Amino acid sequence: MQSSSAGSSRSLKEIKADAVAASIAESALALFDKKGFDSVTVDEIASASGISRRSFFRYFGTKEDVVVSGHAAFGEMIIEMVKGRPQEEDVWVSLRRGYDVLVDNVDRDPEGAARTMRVINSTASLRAHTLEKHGAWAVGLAPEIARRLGDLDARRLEADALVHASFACLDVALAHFARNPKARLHELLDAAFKALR
Amino acid sequence: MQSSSAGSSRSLKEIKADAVAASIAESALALFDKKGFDSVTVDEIASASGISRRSFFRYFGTKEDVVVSGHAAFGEMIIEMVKGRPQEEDVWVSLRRGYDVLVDNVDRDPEGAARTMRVINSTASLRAHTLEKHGAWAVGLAPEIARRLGDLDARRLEADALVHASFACLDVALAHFARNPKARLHELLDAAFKALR
DNA sequence: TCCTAAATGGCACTCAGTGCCAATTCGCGG
DNA sequence: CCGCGAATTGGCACTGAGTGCCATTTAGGA
Repeated sequence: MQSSSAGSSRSLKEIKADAVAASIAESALALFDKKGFDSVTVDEIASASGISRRSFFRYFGTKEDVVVSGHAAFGEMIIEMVKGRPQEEDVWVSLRRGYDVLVDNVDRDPEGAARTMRVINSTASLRAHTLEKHGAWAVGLAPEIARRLGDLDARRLEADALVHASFACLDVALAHFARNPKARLHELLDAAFKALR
Repeated sequence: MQSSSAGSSRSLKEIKADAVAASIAESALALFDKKGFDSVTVDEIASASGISRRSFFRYFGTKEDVVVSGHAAFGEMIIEMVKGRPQEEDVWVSLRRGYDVLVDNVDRDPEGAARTMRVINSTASLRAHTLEKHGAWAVGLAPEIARRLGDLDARRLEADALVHASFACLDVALAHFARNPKARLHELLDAAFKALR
């Protein structure tokens, strides 16, 4: 999927490599969705993608990465979005706005997003991995929130609680969305955020 | 560790098995704390415990279970505690009181709890596993909270958000406790809960 | 003491993940 | 169009977690 950070020159090699990775991910996701993540072996994915097992692990460090690595860039994007919000804005609102980058992405391809969520939510290790990734994003986000709260050490815990709770809202909203893809994610998120205020 | 559910007769066998498991866990935790979870093999744990590799997997289904399975019972205990709170009590307060069973357990052996938290917090897969377990507990807890909120379907998301956010507070408080074991966990938890109200 | 059932250990297997090296492919200058 | 060098790929062998199967040992009760 997309992963541009320096928006200028992508060598032909990189473009091709990304295309191959996307193609592998597509085959793999389809298999996962049909048979379940755990009962698909890397060998299966490799032969379904027309590559060797060894090459699979060059494109994706782990089997889980096929499902998860596409979202890696969102952490930074959410943090940047929150940093760009007005300083005097209520931090809870700023956090909510940060997740708009995710909402927009889901809205761009609801069926694909729903399939990915289906795979993640039906596999304990993937749920765990996703939660832990959100925790890592939260660590990156907390200093910004702490700064707005006054940056006293006493506010550190408060900032952590707010940030992690906001990710809890995101996870809840995404879980509801996965069970009912015709719901609008942004409305679910708004409702979850409202519940804590 | 303790795992009594039917509070009556524990056969001698079971008592002995629990003791063996506790002894294995002690050796393993010491190794994990010294060398890091990932660089300790099951073979090492087995020989350090004077058992075979195969027997290790009879006591613990996975290497992670050595660290994590001791807390399995707390999920049910937290749910029972919350169910036992007065019906008219504010749900946020009821949730906070539920975690007292964890706080009490930590207070009973602060050094041991800190060591376990150290091991968990320094290993991504264990952090992930713990988060996912809390998520599973949240699923068990949500119906009770939804019931108190009026049980309308519209309240389902709200209940989920509250429950998951309360676990986020718990995780934040535990993380702070792991970094600073001289802090009082119940105060950290109170502060985290207060931050969301 | 003996007999049975559970606990244990050993072995071989699957699968994820990794290091190493040989073969292949591909871009590029001549 | 040819060939050179670098990057990509694939094969192979290895480690480590986890599991099924079976033989052996242990331990408890008649």
